[in-house]
Amino acid sequence: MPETDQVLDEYTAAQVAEFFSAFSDTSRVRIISALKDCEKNVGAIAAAVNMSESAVSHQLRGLRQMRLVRARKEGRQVFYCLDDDHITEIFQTGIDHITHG
Amino acid sequence: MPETDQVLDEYTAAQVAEFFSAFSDTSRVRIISALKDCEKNVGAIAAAVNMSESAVSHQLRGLRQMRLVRARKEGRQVFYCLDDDHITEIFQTGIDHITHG
DNA sequence: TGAATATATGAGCAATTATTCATATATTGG
DNA sequence: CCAATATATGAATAATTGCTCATATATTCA
Repeated sequence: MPETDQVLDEYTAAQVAEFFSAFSDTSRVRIISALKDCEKNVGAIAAAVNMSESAVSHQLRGLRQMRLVRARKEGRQVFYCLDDDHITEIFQTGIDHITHG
Repeated sequence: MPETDQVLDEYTAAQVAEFFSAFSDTSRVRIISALKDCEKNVGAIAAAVNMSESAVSHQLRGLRQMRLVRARKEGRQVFYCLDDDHITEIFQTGIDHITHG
């Protein structure tokens, strides 16, 4: 059946925008890329992306709230990983769009 | 072969971030959704998303610069459409992520 | 040519955002 | 219990962004 020729309602559009905005900042993109293959704790992420642990922690909070990453506490460390394969896939699609045509 | 455990370099990360940022604003998401199935001129887009033509024009400039949309001039009207199927696909993936789990 | 229409653009402003710095909380080992 | 370590958080600030309003450009038609 043909789609109705209507724009996305405000509410859904806002949710979609919020979701994509997770990938819309250089620091967050690098944090996400650091988590692509394996989980890392905050210190390791900060070292990998060369940011302060505080800045990374702030960003991770946002990513957690958007359910892009999951946290696992182990002693005094917190290990983060991408929430699911869907996230990884969308992220990779963006990279592909940039790197290959 | 295994991926090197390295984060995306700043430059590429910035490009990826800029690309995703096209979809990171409610107004832009609605504009893009208005163009999903057919090209529209600026006035029609503005009417569809209920924004001023000026605001739409400003956003379209950004989307043009990021090559998310293409413009086709016809008389005094300018018709916009999404640049290619890849854009449509990525956008749809975001919508799917929100609407179905 | 001159009025009307469609779009684009620049300046200015309000809102949002990403960082830093200081401090708080939680966990471990001595 | 105390010091050390890992992470989180709040306030403040600087930078970015999206809009409006006024104006400019381009095109058509009378």
